[in-house]
Amino acid sequence: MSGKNAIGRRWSIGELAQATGVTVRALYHYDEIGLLSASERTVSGHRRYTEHDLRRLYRVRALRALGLSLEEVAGVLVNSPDDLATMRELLTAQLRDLESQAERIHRIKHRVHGLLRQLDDASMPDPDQFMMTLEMISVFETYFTQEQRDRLAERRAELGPEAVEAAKARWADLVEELLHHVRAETPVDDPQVRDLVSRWDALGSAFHPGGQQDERTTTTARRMWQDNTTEISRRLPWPAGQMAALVAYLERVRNTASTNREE
Amino acid sequence: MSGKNAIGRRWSIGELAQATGVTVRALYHYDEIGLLSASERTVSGHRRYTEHDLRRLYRVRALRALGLSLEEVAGVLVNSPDDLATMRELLTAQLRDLESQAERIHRIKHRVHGLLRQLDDASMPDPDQFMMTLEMISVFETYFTQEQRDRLAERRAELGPEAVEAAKARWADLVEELLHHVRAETPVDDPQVRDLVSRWDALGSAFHPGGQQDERTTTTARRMWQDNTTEISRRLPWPAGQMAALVAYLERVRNTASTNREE
DNA sequence: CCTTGAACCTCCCGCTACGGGAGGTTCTAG
DNA sequence: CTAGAACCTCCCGTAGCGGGAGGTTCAAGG
Repeated sequence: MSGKNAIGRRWSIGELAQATGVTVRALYHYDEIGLLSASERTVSGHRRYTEHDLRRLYRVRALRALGLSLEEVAGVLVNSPDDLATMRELLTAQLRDLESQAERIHRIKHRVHGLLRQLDDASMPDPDQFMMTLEMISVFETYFTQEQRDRLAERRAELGPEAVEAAKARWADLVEELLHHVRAETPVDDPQVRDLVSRWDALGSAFHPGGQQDERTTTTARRMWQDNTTEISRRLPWPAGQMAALVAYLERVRNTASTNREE
Repeated sequence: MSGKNAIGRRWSIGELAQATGVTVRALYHYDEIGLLSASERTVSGHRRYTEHDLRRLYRVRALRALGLSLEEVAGVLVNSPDDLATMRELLTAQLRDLESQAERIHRIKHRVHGLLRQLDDASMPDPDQFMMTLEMISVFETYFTQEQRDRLAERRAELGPEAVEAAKARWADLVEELLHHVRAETPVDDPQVRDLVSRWDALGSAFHPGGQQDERTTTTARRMWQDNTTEISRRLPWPAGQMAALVAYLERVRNTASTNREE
């Protein structure tokens, strides 16, 4: 009654593949990289796998299924007869890695979901509009780090959607008023203009989380504005040229103000 | 005041890389595969990217950040001037893909967590013991499909841990009793033996979800037992030879029983 | 004993999305 | 005019195999 489980049982590469559910090609590969070689060969060169090999293959498969690389698997299988500490370190690291992957996937899912909602919401909006949304996402990601974006999103969530809409409306008013001054070439040290600009900045700051990083985030936002005025203007109801002039005007006002303060 | 945002602005490959946060090498690559080529070249052959190219690159980056392949990105950027339907299909498919990835990650996390608990629990258990756990995971995955494993896990959760322990204890008793009969060479049609075997099978069935697949799962489990008696025995307190004999004995009892019924 | 089809052998090219280097040309600031 | 930075093209490498070419060996049947 010692059929399939006899101690001296040998497997050909095809039989081993069948028994463990890996492909023959994968076994060749494991042999090539020295992860798992047949302990014996027939005189003609055919691989004969022993039960020891079978067990090793099972371990390889199990560790692979945890998302480890073949190199990592080889590493722990070399040391691990008595080295479970290495194993634990590896698994701990792997767990951390999996968690960051899960987080990433979660974020992407959230974003894809949002884009799909935009596509369905307006029932096929303007393709250009959608493309510009994509571009702005990219611009945003280029200028802000992951954590900055996280904090900004958090802040928006805190404020709530209606507060965000209200801010947009107030901001639109500010744009109109300031464009008026730009056209009128109001001097940059005009107190009324200064007041408008400080309200503009306050409005922006409301979306930045307070704290030390606030400064960096604000600076970054301003730089993004200056570098990409044409891009951003495309999504706004005012012509790019006017917005560019406005941004330059803002900058002049701010510089004058700080110069005055310093003196 | 038309500095960085002038319409006719051109970017060298290095400038474009800097502006968008991609590497120069990646831009060469995008050019090679025809995803994004500079619209112009200088007489000496240096790439000059236009604003159109810049915008395209932003789109590429945004879509890449959603986890799409360069080929998929190229696909939607070719059609999509007026084809948001394709875009929506792609994003929908991507969402599904992300969900299955998240599920997979979740499962692996769960398993790694379990293994780490085993490592910490017994504070460095027998390395061999741990390796055998790995092997059994692999054997299990080889024989059962994902959904079968899911259902088995679900069933175990339903029963609760103490019920599982109780079943193990009862099962150990059955093993002892049956081994006794094996040694005594009790005939396979002995009513007492039959009773033991039917209790054995009932115990196993309790862990299989009811329904049509029950049969398949049970058959698979039995096949796994027969193919891997030595492997499995390593984790049990009885010698492999005895377990092999027991399994063979079980099989004979079952065959006899069914033969009798058929006649 | 011979044949035939399946299984096996080794070598090699392919995939993704670039990284990095070699070896040469061109740009740009001083 | 010169030096160093930036740019050009070509090529090899990655991880984990898939798949094929072209040849040898095995196992079963006639």
